[in-house]
Amino acid sequence: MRGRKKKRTSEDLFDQRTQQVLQGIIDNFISTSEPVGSRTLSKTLGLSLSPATIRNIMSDLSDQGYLTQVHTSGGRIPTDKAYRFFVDSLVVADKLPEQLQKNIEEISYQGASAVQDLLINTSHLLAGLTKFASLVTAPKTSLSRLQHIEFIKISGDRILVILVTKSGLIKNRVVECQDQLSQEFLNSVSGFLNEKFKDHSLLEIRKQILDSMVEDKDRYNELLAQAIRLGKKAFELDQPVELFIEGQTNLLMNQRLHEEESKNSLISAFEQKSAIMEILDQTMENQGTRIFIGLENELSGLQECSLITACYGNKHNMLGTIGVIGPTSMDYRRIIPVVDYTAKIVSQTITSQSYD
Amino acid sequence: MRGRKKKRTSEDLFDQRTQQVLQGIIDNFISTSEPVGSRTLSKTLGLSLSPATIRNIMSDLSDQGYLTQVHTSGGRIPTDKAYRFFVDSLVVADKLPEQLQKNIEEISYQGASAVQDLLINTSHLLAGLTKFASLVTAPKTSLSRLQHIEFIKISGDRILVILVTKSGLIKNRVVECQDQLSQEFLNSVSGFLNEKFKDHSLLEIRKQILDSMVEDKDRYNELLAQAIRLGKKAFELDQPVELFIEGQTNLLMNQRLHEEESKNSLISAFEQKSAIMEILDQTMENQGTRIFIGLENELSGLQECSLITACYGNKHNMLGTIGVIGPTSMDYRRIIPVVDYTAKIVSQTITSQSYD
DNA sequence: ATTAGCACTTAAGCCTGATGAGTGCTAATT
DNA sequence: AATTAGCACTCATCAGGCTTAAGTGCTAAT
Repeated sequence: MRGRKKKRTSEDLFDQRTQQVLQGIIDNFISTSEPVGSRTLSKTLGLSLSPATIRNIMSDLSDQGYLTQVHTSGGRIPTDKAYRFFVDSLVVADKLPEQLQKNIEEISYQGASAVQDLLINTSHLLAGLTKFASLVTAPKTSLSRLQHIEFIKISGDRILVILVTKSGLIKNRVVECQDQLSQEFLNSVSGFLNEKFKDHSLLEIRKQILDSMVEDKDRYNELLAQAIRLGKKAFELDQPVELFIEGQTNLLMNQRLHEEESKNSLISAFEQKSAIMEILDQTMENQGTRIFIGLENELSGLQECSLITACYGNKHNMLGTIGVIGPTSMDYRRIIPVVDYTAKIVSQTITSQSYD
Repeated sequence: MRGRKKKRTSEDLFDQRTQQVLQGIIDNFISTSEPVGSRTLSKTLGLSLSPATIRNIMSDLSDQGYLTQVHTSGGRIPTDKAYRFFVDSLVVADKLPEQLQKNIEEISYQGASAVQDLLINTSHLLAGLTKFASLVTAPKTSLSRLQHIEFIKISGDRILVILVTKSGLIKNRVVECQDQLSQEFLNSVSGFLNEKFKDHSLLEIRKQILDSMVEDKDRYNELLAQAIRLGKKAFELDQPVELFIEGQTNLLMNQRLHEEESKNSLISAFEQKSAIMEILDQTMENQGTRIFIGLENELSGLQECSLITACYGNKHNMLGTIGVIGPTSMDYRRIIPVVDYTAKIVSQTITSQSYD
């Protein structure tokens, strides 16, 4: 009973011709963003097949969920499933044109003396090259390890805290302090903290400082007490969201997203920065480029878009993620390598700038 | 010959009733963004005037360039000139609702320990409150005066330069340096620079350093030589554009800007950051709120919008500008006080954070 | 000076029919 | 058994025609 008939419907590995037709439809739709019909396809496709034959194939593809019709007549468009198939069958990404490679490599020059600048450049670049929206997350401050801390007295009661992490992040924070502390004293405090905590993660340091508040509360020692007090302020959690988004306007102006409603939900998706962060953080679990097509996106506003991400890091571990959000009918063959190569360059640059 | 007839056409100070009609049309259009006709106005307006009379008045107003018609029938809409009149006749701005005042005051809390954070908060706030696009310029680094400079050695050949200005700006820059310099030596260099240049503007300092390169090139002195070398790198011009823009998407989604073309030119206007900077810089010449309506804007993409600006600063001088870009038919009565009060709060906060 | 009345204008909504691109099915062809 | 031609059918899009509603300008009456 099952054997014969199911063979066709249940397995997704269809014959080569069917595959070529699907390929053709996707290609066509990606470049024109018009529904494609059997006639057109018969002409466009290299295979000499009559429209009728193609109709049959298309019908099969519809049954299997690779195509839908916007209206009864009027051609078919690929579904998310089709894009997924298409993307999965792109075994090896296209080689990037040299000019593009050069463009990307420039992000590490333009005054990117600090990691933050590099990331801003990157988000700029991605938005510009793809004409979509770009996402870039900064390395998690609290997971970074301490390279250096310094206190600078800048006025009577204000102290500038500078925190440099191994990953190359530089953080400033101004804290107020009632006690009049001399710069010399601050130097010994920072000396103490540097010695004690160098190479520890900020998270860990914060924990230890909170602990030692209890532990050491008896045997008072001025230096220690102030070190703990200042350290507590210095290592306070900072804003959890460090996400650069650029090119939202690109996306809104994109021809392929015309429905007012989907634009609005896209905007509100962008406003949920912490939700986006979470998604991007998850991509760091396994290295390499990841692609989320349409409904595969958890965030509802993005379900008419595709998200392409890649993470960057140094030899030891992944630090952050870069990504692009565009219409599901984007030109994956072009976009994927761009994201890929950009992540590679960011990794290289960051490695050369970090202090491990 | 001239006397009689011209009296009406040449002078713009029309009688009270005419003014009330114009007022009514503007109010109506601001709240509905539909062209307003004589019938509607006759009902809306308190004055018991028949539509016919109002038609006559409207006709006069059209002749004088205060109203136009989108099409022959279908009501009239105010011109830029009408808005200008309207805005000018707003002698005193509305009082801000208390809730709004509180919202605005919050910008100085949310972790705005540094001036940059304050400005980012501000641009966020303005975009959120107005639902338009917000502009905020940072104080010009090169005009700020030096409060403190510090060098921190963070690895063999990398030195972190920290620059704090009197206006409260904090700038980081990483410079590379071939010579192996000890932290102690760096401390004496920064001590030297601090002493010599405190309270000088960065522009001036840069100039002096470049000069002294010549002047002092004979009598070599290690400290001096390195101070000049490092100082040169530290005080290099940084990116001239320090402009925060937010809420572009608000503006693009705004119902009142529907023409695809005007959206596109708006986007390209936003991309000319340096042109925007220039306009904003000009507003600093004379203090107070300034309003540019429609074609009064020099930047072509903004000619269907109005720009409202106000500058902030401390007691000595103006430091930067904040502003809002919205449709010409925005609710000026609401927006102007928001911009105004925000500038006031920014000024206060910055004054309390700066070191004069 | 104000207003009523009237002819005129025009965008928008609605119906209509024609067009064209596309489909599914069946029967003929290879 | 696979492919194709033929055909009836579907449906979005467009243009034309018609109506409606809101508005205008002008003139004559108040």
